[in-house]
Amino acid sequence: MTARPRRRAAKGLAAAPRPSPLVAVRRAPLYAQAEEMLAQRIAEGLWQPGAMLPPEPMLAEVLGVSPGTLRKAMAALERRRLIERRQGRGTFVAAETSERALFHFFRIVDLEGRKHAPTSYVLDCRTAPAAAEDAAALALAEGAALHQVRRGRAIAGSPCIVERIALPAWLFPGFALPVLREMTDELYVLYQRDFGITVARAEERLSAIAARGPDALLLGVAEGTPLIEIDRTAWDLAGRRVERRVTRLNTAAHRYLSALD
Amino acid sequence: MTARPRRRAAKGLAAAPRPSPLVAVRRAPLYAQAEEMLAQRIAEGLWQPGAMLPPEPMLAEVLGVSPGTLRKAMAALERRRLIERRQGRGTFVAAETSERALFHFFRIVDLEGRKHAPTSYVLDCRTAPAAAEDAAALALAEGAALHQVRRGRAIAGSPCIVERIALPAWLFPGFALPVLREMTDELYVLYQRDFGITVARAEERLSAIAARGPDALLLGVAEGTPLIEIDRTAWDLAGRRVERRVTRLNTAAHRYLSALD
DNA sequence: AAGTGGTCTAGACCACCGT
DNA sequence: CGGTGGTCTAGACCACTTT
Repeated sequence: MTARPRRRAAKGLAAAPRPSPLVAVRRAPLYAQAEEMLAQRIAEGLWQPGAMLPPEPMLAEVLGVSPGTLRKAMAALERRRLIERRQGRGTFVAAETSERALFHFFRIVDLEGRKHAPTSYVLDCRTAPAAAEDAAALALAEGAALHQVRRGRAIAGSPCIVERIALPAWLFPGFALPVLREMTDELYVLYQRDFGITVARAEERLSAIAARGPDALLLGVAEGTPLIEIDRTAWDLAGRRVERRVTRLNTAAHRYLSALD
Repeated sequence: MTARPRRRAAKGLAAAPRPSPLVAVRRAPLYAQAEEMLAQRIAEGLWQPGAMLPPEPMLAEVLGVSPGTLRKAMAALERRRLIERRQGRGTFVAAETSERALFHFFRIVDLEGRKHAPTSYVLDCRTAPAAAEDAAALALAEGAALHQVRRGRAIAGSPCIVERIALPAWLFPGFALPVLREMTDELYVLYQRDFGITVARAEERLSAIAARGPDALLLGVAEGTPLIEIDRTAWDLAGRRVERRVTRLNTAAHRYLSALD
């Protein structure tokens, strides 16, 4: 005999708005509510990167949903790369690693399409008021304090990248050269480890420019050589703009790779 | 009393290889087998683009899986954009539309980040043997017949794109100017409608070049102006290379937009 | 052996769409 | 109204990892 399932009191997970019969305000499905609730706890840092989450039956119980519904939420979080599930081990909050950062946030390849980890050298690091353009990109007031880094990067020994990075100072207290010295590559690992900021998403706008002055010198190309300029804005898990990065790439021996699917 | 579920005879969906106890050859999960089987039928054209699929219970029955498992496969196919499910209506094989193509395969935006549908004008259309570079990009023998199109495109009235498109002639029998005339924009809609070829995936490699000769003229820029060159290869549902497209973009008023997440 | 996530099933009921 | 996909639940069993 199949037990009549107790009718869920249409309560939703939190204070979900009651569906009005006349307007089309549909309450989100339970699995979506569970997903967002877990995502928020991760964004808040309730569970630190690398930490193990409670077992699924317990999470289901806490959230008041069935195991199947909870699993649907977990699958979505895994697709969003917020968690990693490993059979027999448990579920863990995703931690940024060089490999992850390289895979997801680095799009530069050699002419054969292969990806290599770049090496970096800092040229300059200071804290200064935001110029209008940086302020706009980071949705800050003009003049807000920004940590600003200039660095060059080389791939397989050949310098092909110069970039300028701007960070809201209030999000990265104590950010300075010494912090950078110990790990100048894969900054996103450093952001997470030292400042608790996980980059979740970024957007890049590309244009073609001509190499000028110091950039031409650093890249070892003639004045006027065409370069790709990549203007990136990055958001953290909570949806805050946390970085603006302007990268200039010499495409003599490298390409910017973009997958469309 | 809960009926003891009849043990599935470990048969898999087709002739799935038996798992050997010593080597790590795991048979794919049922839902993955179902997904691939359905994907293959769609790629083969058993169900045409826009056609309605059989109802889920029937598909589950045909494939010999439970409704829940079938739904998991369908959800994956929907994420891959091979099908579209509409509550109360049914499930349909995804059909290419201008909007879809624009959304998924067009990455060029104006300085405010807005996307506009471009207009196109064909400059040249002929069938000729493949040059080495095109042959390599399309994995064809050098000298294989290619349909080749050159066209300009304008966004919001200003010409900012010139591109060259190469198609394996054997995949597009009868492709010629007249075919193009009736729909010169959103070629992927045409590929699907007139040649049964659905572009499923593409890859773009970007470099910076200097505008030269006719390109500079068409784009209305000075010789040497930096442009972005986009070298795209496109694959169809069956994984065949079906198009190579080399696009040159004037980035004075436009950007190439790339989302990382 | 104990504990974890992974797979698969079965079925009730809801929401939407067309007739 | 009948048919479709969408949500949610419940539970058995499998596979993997650690102790």
